[in-house]
Amino acid sequence: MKNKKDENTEQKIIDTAERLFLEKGFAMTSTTEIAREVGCNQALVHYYFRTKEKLFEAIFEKKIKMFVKPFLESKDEYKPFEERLKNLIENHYELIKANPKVPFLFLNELLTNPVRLESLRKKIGDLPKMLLAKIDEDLKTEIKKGTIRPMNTIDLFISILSLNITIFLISPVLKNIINLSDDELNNIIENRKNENVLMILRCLKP
Amino acid sequence: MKNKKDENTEQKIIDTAERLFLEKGFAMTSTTEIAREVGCNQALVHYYFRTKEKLFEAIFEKKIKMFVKPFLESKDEYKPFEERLKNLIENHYELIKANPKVPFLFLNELLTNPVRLESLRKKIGDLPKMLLAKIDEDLKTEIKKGTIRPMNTIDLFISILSLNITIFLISPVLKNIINLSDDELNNIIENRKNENVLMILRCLKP
DNA sequence: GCTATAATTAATAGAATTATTAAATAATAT
DNA sequence: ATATTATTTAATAATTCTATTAATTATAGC
Repeated sequence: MKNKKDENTEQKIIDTAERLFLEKGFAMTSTTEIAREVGCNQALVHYYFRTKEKLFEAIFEKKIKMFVKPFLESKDEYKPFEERLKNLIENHYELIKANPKVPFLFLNELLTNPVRLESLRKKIGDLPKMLLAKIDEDLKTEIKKGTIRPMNTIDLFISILSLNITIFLISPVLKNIINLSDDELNNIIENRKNENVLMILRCLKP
Repeated sequence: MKNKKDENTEQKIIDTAERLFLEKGFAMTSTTEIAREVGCNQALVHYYFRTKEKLFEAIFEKKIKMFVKPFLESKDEYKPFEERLKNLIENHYELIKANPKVPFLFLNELLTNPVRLESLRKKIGDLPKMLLAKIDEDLKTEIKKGTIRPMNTIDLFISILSLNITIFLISPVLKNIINLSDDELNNIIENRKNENVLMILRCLKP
């Protein structure tokens, strides 16, 4: 019977690599360091994953899926647009809150490594465009009804993304520079979900 | 008389290093690569700057100053709060627009290197706190007057920062994934300044 | 117990990187 | 013209990192 402490070394390598990649990015994390933290020989990392790149990709892809999946499950609730939007923002926010370091990982790796960006594009294809088109439909309908002011879907999308990710991107810096306690930071994070919803809904008003 | 083409090698090294650091970050840029792009011997980079770290710090500090300076010049215009806030947002946006890769540099280096974060904190001290306190005063006055709704200064600050930086952080990814043309992206960027001002001012309303 | 397979390690090749040093070349001043 | 100083290069030490290989130890099946 496997002890929790003595679990699968392969899994331990994945977990440790994930933690380190999230903390310091791909370039700043060495397989040597991963092995050291796991407490195994460095060759073992390569035994299971052949290359550092493949190990990273396994983790990266997992995270991509985690962030794409919720947007595919179109719970086409027959609720008013505003309510659906509110849910979307809140769910997105909670997803990031549960994985606060992922936005930086995405940003860092997609910006510094063109290959990774290209492979992502190939993988997800025009899924983003389709999702945007779907919101666009709703938006146009509402605009015609006059319930919201004229605006581009892409702008709405950027606004939501901006508000939702940035607090998590900057929080370690903020905490240090403004000298925030854990509690203060948590309060801010707790408060921002509502703040973001409020801002988006207000900015839609005609 | 110095030819433009044949300018100062030291300056060429700084310029090239700056470009590469902004593009790929500190870790992914080697002094060998800088030298290759400059067209000089790799030892020359170390001759002028001793270490890669010192070269980076020179550039990093320049960028920090560039982004801190405008907020120190308190043009205490005797204009209404809303107008001053509008100016603040717009100036901040334009500053980033003129240096679109700097936000990522800051984020990347401050998040992946604790030493850099600590040294920044020591350098700027409680300047951020003081600037926040200053806005806080104004804000409290306006809230008392009832011209804006009750809200924390820090939340306002985060909202502005979120809206202003994110488009520049994500634009290379956005361009690729949504398949935007340069013109389309420029339009979005052009439009966002107003969008951001609008959102912030609206969210302040009681 | 014996054998086959899986997991793990030690050793190391090979490449890249930072940094230094000594020598060579160019520029400047006297 | 020569001495002095600044710039540049070639060579290389020292380190780190990825990846591979061969050998060793552990595990499971029969």
